[in-house]
Amino acid sequence: MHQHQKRARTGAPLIYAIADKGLPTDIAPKNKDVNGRLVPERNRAQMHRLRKWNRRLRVSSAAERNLAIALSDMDRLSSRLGVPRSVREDAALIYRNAAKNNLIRGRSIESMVATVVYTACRRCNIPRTLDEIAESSKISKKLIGKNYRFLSRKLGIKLPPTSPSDYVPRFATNLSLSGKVQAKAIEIIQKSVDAGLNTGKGPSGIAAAALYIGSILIGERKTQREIAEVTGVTEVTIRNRYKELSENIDLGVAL
DNA sequence: AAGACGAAAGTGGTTGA
DNA sequence: TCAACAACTTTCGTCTT
Repeated sequence: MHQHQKRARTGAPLIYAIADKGLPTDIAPKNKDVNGRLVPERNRAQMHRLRKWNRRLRVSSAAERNLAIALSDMDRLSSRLGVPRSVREDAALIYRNAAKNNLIRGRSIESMVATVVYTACRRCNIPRTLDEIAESSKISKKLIGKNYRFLSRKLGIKLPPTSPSDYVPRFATNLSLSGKVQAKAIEIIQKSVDAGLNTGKGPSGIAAAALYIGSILIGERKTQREIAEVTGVTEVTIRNRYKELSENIDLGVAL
Protein backbone atom coordinates (compact mmCIF):
# COMPACT_ATOMS: atom_id res chain seq x y z
CA MET A 1 0.00 0.00 0.00
CA HIS A 2 1.21 3.44 -0.84
CA GLN A 3 1.51 6.09 1.76
CA HIS A 4 -0.89 8.62 0.33
CA GLN A 5 -3.60 6.02 -0.15
CA LYS A 6 -3.62 5.15 3.49
CA ARG A 7 -3.77 8.75 4.40
CA ALA A 8 -6.67 9.42 2.12
CA ARG A 9 -8.62 6.50 3.52
CA THR A 10 -8.06 7.13 7.19
CA GLY A 11 -7.67 10.87 7.34
CA ALA A 12 -10.27 12.43 5.18
CA PRO A 13 -13.44 10.54 6.12
CA LEU A 14 -12.86 11.27 9.80
CA ILE A 15 -12.94 14.98 9.13
CA TYR A 16 -16.05 14.77 7.00
CA ALA A 17 -17.76 12.62 9.54
CA ILE A 18 -17.17 15.25 12.16
CA ALA A 19 -18.38 18.02 9.92
CA ASP A 20 -21.48 16.17 8.82
CA LYS A 21 -22.95 14.70 11.91
CA GLY A 22 -23.65 17.75 13.95
CA LEU A 23 -21.22 16.45 16.51
CA PRO A 24 -18.86 18.99 17.98
CA THR A 25 -17.60 20.62 14.84
CA ASP A 26 -14.89 22.65 16.39
CA ILE A 27 -11.72 20.87 17.16
CA ALA A 28 -10.69 21.74 20.68
CA PRO A 29 -8.76 24.97 20.56
CA LYS A 30 -5.84 24.37 22.83
CA ASN A 31 -4.12 21.08 22.29
CA LYS A 32 -6.57 19.08 24.34
CA ASP A 33 -8.37 16.00 23.12
CA VAL A 34 -12.09 15.36 23.69
CA ASN A 35 -11.41 14.16 27.22
CA GLY A 36 -9.45 17.26 28.08
CA ARG A 37 -6.14 15.48 28.09
CA LEU A 38 -3.17 17.26 26.72
CA VAL A 39 -2.36 16.15 23.20
CA PRO A 40 1.19 14.83 22.89
CA GLU A 41 3.69 17.10 21.22
CA ARG A 42 4.05 14.97 18.13
CA ASN A 43 0.34 15.19 17.29
CA ARG A 44 -0.02 18.92 17.50
CA ALA A 45 0.92 19.61 13.95
CA GLN A 46 -1.75 17.18 12.85
CA MET A 47 -4.33 18.83 15.08
CA HIS A 48 -3.46 22.12 13.57
CA ARG A 49 -3.98 20.77 10.12
CA LEU A 50 -7.29 19.24 11.11
CA ARG A 51 -8.50 22.55 12.47
CA LYS A 52 -7.55 24.28 9.32
CA TRP A 53 -9.41 21.78 7.14
CA ASN A 54 -12.36 21.77 9.42
CA ARG A 55 -12.68 25.52 9.11
CA ARG A 56 -12.25 25.39 5.41
CA LEU A 57 -14.78 22.65 4.85
CA ARG A 58 -17.53 24.16 6.89
CA VAL A 59 -17.95 27.06 4.51
CA SER A 60 -18.73 24.84 1.54
CA SER A 61 -21.85 22.82 1.02
CA ALA A 62 -22.05 19.09 1.48
CA ALA A 63 -22.45 18.73 -2.25
CA GLU A 64 -19.24 20.61 -2.89
CA ARG A 65 -17.37 18.55 -0.35
CA ASN A 66 -18.56 15.34 -1.88
CA LEU A 67 -17.61 16.53 -5.30
CA ALA A 68 -14.15 17.40 -4.06
CA ILE A 69 -13.73 13.92 -2.63
CA ALA A 70 -15.00 12.35 -5.82
CA LEU A 71 -12.68 14.35 -8.00
CA SER A 72 -9.62 13.44 -6.02
CA ASP A 73 -10.68 9.78 -5.95
CA MET A 74 -11.14 9.96 -9.66
CA ASP A 75 -7.67 11.31 -10.13
CA ARG A 76 -6.09 8.58 -8.04
CA LEU A 77 -7.94 5.84 -9.89
CA SER A 78 -7.13 7.39 -13.24
CA SER A 79 -3.45 7.53 -12.40
CA ARG A 80 -3.39 3.91 -11.38
CA LEU A 81 -5.03 2.97 -14.65
CA GLY A 82 -2.79 5.28 -16.65
CA VAL A 83 -5.63 6.91 -18.52
CA PRO A 84 -4.93 10.23 -20.24
CA ARG A 85 -6.08 13.64 -19.07
CA SER A 86 -8.84 13.89 -21.64
CA VAL A 87 -10.48 10.79 -20.26
CA ARG A 88 -10.23 12.06 -16.71
CA GLU A 89 -11.99 15.20 -17.76
CA ASP A 90 -14.70 13.22 -19.43
CA ALA A 91 -15.10 11.17 -16.27
CA ALA A 92 -15.41 14.34 -14.20
CA LEU A 93 -17.98 15.67 -16.62
CA ILE A 94 -20.09 12.55 -16.29
CA TYR A 95 -19.78 12.61 -12.53
CA ARG A 96 -20.87 16.24 -12.27
CA ASN A 97 -23.77 15.50 -14.51
CA ALA A 98 -24.77 12.57 -12.35
CA ALA A 99 -24.47 14.65 -9.20
CA LYS A 100 -26.55 17.43 -10.69
CA ASN A 101 -29.31 14.94 -11.39
CA ASN A 102 -29.17 13.49 -7.89
CA LEU A 103 -28.01 10.12 -9.11
CA ILE A 104 -25.28 9.63 -6.54
CA ARG A 105 -27.61 9.36 -3.59
CA GLY A 106 -27.71 5.88 -2.12
CA ARG A 107 -24.56 4.84 -3.95
CA SER A 108 -21.08 5.14 -2.58
CA ILE A 109 -18.85 7.81 -4.03
CA GLU A 110 -16.11 5.24 -4.66
CA SER A 111 -18.36 2.99 -6.67
CA MET A 112 -19.66 5.88 -8.74
CA VAL A 113 -16.14 7.07 -9.36
CA ALA A 114 -15.16 3.64 -10.62
CA THR A 115 -18.24 3.63 -12.82
CA VAL A 116 -17.70 7.00 -14.45
CA VAL A 117 -14.03 6.20 -15.11
CA TYR A 118 -15.10 2.96 -16.74
CA THR A 119 -17.69 4.82 -18.78
CA ALA A 120 -15.32 7.59 -19.84
CA CYS A 121 -12.65 5.12 -20.97
CA ARG A 122 -15.19 3.33 -23.05
CA ARG A 123 -16.66 6.47 -24.50
CA CYS A 124 -13.20 7.68 -25.51
CA ASN A 125 -12.46 4.37 -27.24
CA ILE A 126 -9.57 3.48 -24.99
CA PRO A 127 -11.43 0.97 -22.87
CA ARG A 128 -10.35 -0.69 -19.69
CA THR A 129 -11.89 -4.04 -18.91
CA LEU A 130 -14.27 -4.32 -15.99
CA ASP A 131 -11.66 -6.57 -14.43
CA GLU A 132 -9.02 -3.86 -14.61
CA ILE A 133 -11.27 -1.19 -13.13
CA ALA A 134 -12.45 -3.52 -10.39
CA GLU A 135 -8.89 -4.48 -9.55
CA SER A 136 -7.72 -0.88 -9.28
CA SER A 137 -10.75 0.50 -7.51
CA LYS A 138 -11.58 -2.40 -5.20
CA ILE A 139 -15.19 -2.13 -6.33
CA SER A 140 -16.75 -5.36 -7.55
CA LYS A 141 -17.37 -5.88 -11.25
CA LYS A 142 -20.96 -6.58 -10.43
CA LEU A 143 -21.52 -3.24 -8.76
CA ILE A 144 -19.71 -1.29 -11.44
CA GLY A 145 -21.86 -2.99 -14.05
CA LYS A 146 -25.01 -2.26 -12.13
CA ASN A 147 -24.08 1.40 -11.69
CA TYR A 148 -23.16 1.63 -15.32
CA ARG A 149 -26.55 0.41 -16.44
CA PHE A 150 -28.22 2.80 -14.04
CA LEU A 151 -26.15 5.76 -15.19
CA SER A 152 -26.48 5.11 -18.87
CA ARG A 153 -30.23 4.82 -18.52
CA LYS A 154 -30.64 7.97 -16.45
CA LEU A 155 -28.22 10.09 -18.42
CA GLY A 156 -29.11 8.65 -21.79
CA ILE A 157 -25.56 7.51 -22.47
CA LYS A 158 -25.62 5.07 -25.33
CA LEU A 159 -22.38 3.33 -26.13
CA PRO A 160 -21.82 0.62 -28.72
CA PRO A 161 -20.25 -2.61 -27.49
CA THR A 162 -16.51 -2.29 -27.11
CA SER A 163 -14.66 -3.27 -30.25
CA PRO A 164 -11.72 -5.64 -29.87
CA SER A 165 -9.61 -3.27 -31.94
CA ASP A 166 -9.89 -0.63 -29.23
CA TYR A 167 -7.77 -2.88 -27.04
CA VAL A 168 -5.11 -3.51 -29.65
CA PRO A 169 -2.86 -0.46 -29.24
CA ARG A 170 -2.62 -0.72 -25.49
CA PHE A 171 -2.13 -4.49 -25.39
CA ALA A 172 0.40 -4.34 -28.20
CA THR A 173 2.39 -1.65 -26.45
CA ASN A 174 2.44 -3.64 -23.23
CA LEU A 175 3.70 -6.62 -25.21
CA SER A 176 6.32 -4.58 -27.08
CA LEU A 177 4.75 -5.45 -30.39
CA SER A 178 5.32 -3.24 -33.40
CA GLY A 179 2.84 -1.15 -35.31
CA LYS A 180 2.95 -3.74 -38.08
CA VAL A 181 1.58 -6.34 -35.73
CA GLN A 182 -1.07 -3.94 -34.53
CA ALA A 183 -2.14 -3.23 -38.09
CA LYS A 184 -2.29 -6.94 -38.84
CA ALA A 185 -4.31 -7.63 -35.71
CA ILE A 186 -6.80 -4.91 -36.59
CA GLU A 187 -7.06 -6.31 -40.10
CA ILE A 188 -7.82 -9.74 -38.66
CA ILE A 189 -10.42 -8.29 -36.32
CA GLN A 190 -12.08 -6.47 -39.19
CA LYS A 191 -12.37 -9.71 -41.11
CA SER A 192 -13.79 -11.49 -38.13
CA VAL A 193 -16.42 -8.79 -37.74
CA ASP A 194 -17.33 -9.22 -41.40
CA ALA A 195 -17.57 -12.95 -40.89
CA GLY A 196 -19.95 -12.41 -37.99
CA LEU A 197 -17.64 -14.28 -35.67
CA ASN A 198 -17.63 -11.96 -32.72
CA THR A 199 -21.13 -11.70 -31.36
CA GLY A 200 -21.38 -12.61 -27.74
CA LYS A 201 -17.64 -13.06 -27.33
CA GLY A 202 -15.50 -11.02 -25.01
CA PRO A 203 -13.68 -8.32 -26.98
CA SER A 204 -10.44 -8.69 -25.04
CA GLY A 205 -10.23 -12.38 -25.93
CA ILE A 206 -10.61 -11.60 -29.59
CA ALA A 207 -8.01 -8.84 -29.37
CA ALA A 208 -5.66 -11.27 -27.65
CA ALA A 209 -6.06 -13.93 -30.32
CA ALA A 210 -5.71 -11.42 -33.14
CA LEU A 211 -2.47 -10.16 -31.62
CA TYR A 212 -1.24 -13.72 -31.21
CA ILE A 213 -1.87 -14.49 -34.85
CA GLY A 214 -0.49 -11.13 -35.93
CA SER A 215 2.69 -11.63 -33.95
CA ILE A 216 3.30 -14.93 -35.73
CA LEU A 217 2.48 -13.58 -39.17
CA ILE A 218 4.77 -10.59 -38.79
CA GLY A 219 7.52 -12.64 -37.21
CA GLU A 220 7.47 -11.19 -33.71
CA ARG A 221 6.01 -14.23 -32.09
CA LYS A 222 4.88 -14.11 -28.49
CA THR A 223 3.81 -17.10 -26.47
CA GLN A 224 0.18 -17.57 -25.54
CA ARG A 225 1.30 -17.34 -21.99
CA GLU A 226 2.78 -13.84 -22.46
CA ILE A 227 -0.30 -12.59 -24.25
CA ALA A 228 -2.63 -14.09 -21.68
CA GLU A 229 -0.68 -12.29 -19.00
CA VAL A 230 -1.16 -8.77 -20.31
CA THR A 231 -4.61 -9.15 -21.86
CA GLY A 232 -6.21 -10.69 -18.82
CA VAL A 233 -7.66 -13.68 -20.61
CA THR A 234 -6.52 -17.27 -20.30
CA GLU A 235 -4.45 -19.23 -22.76
CA VAL A 236 -7.42 -21.50 -23.30
CA THR A 237 -9.56 -18.61 -24.46
CA ILE A 238 -6.81 -17.40 -26.76
CA ARG A 239 -6.65 -20.88 -28.27
CA ASN A 240 -10.40 -21.05 -28.75
CA ARG A 241 -10.58 -17.67 -30.46
CA TYR A 242 -7.45 -18.43 -32.43
CA LYS A 243 -8.97 -21.65 -33.70
CA GLU A 244 -12.21 -19.98 -34.72
CA LEU A 245 -10.38 -17.20 -36.48
CA SER A 246 -7.97 -19.41 -38.37
CA GLU A 247 -10.72 -21.76 -39.46
CA ASN A 248 -13.05 -19.08 -40.73
CA ILE A 249 -10.86 -16.30 -42.02
CA ASP A 250 -8.54 -16.06 -44.94
CA LEU A 251 -5.32 -14.92 -43.37
CA GLY A 252 -3.48 -14.86 -46.66
CA VAL A 253 -1.02 -17.47 -45.49
CA ALA A 254 -1.11 -20.87 -43.91
CA LEU A 255 -0.12 -21.05 -40.30
C1' DA B 1 12.28 -28.20 -21.26
C1' DA B 2 8.99 -25.02 -22.93
C1' DG B 3 5.14 -24.24 -25.59
C1' DA B 4 0.86 -25.56 -27.52
C1' DC B 5 -3.20 -28.38 -27.44
C1' DG B 6 -7.78 -29.76 -25.89
C1' DA B 7 -10.86 -32.43 -22.60
C1' DA B 8 -13.33 -32.02 -18.42
C1' DA B 9 -15.37 -29.78 -14.75
C1' DG B 10 -16.51 -25.44 -12.44
C1' DT B 11 -18.04 -20.29 -12.08
C1' DG B 12 -20.88 -16.27 -12.77
C1' DG B 13 -23.99 -13.99 -15.75
C1' DT B 14 -27.86 -13.84 -19.17
C1' DT B 15 -32.20 -15.40 -20.97
C1' DG B 16 -36.63 -17.17 -21.55
C1' DA B 17 -40.51 -19.91 -19.74
C1' DT C 1 -38.18 -17.31 -9.90
C1' DC C 2 -35.77 -21.03 -11.71
C1' DA C 3 -33.48 -23.84 -15.09
C1' DA C 4 -30.99 -24.00 -19.34
C1' DC C 5 -27.31 -21.98 -21.66
C1' DA C 6 -23.01 -19.82 -23.53
C1' DA C 7 -18.65 -17.72 -22.50
C1' DC C 8 -14.88 -18.11 -19.89
C1' DT C 9 -11.83 -20.17 -16.39
C1' DT C 10 -8.98 -23.73 -13.95
C1' DT C 11 -6.72 -27.79 -14.07
C1' DC C 12 -4.26 -31.25 -16.08
C1' DG C 13 -2.55 -34.93 -19.17
C1' DT C 14 -0.63 -35.24 -23.77
C1' DC C 15 1.49 -33.94 -27.98
C1' DT C 16 5.01 -30.79 -30.62
C1' DT C 17 8.96 -27.90 -31.23
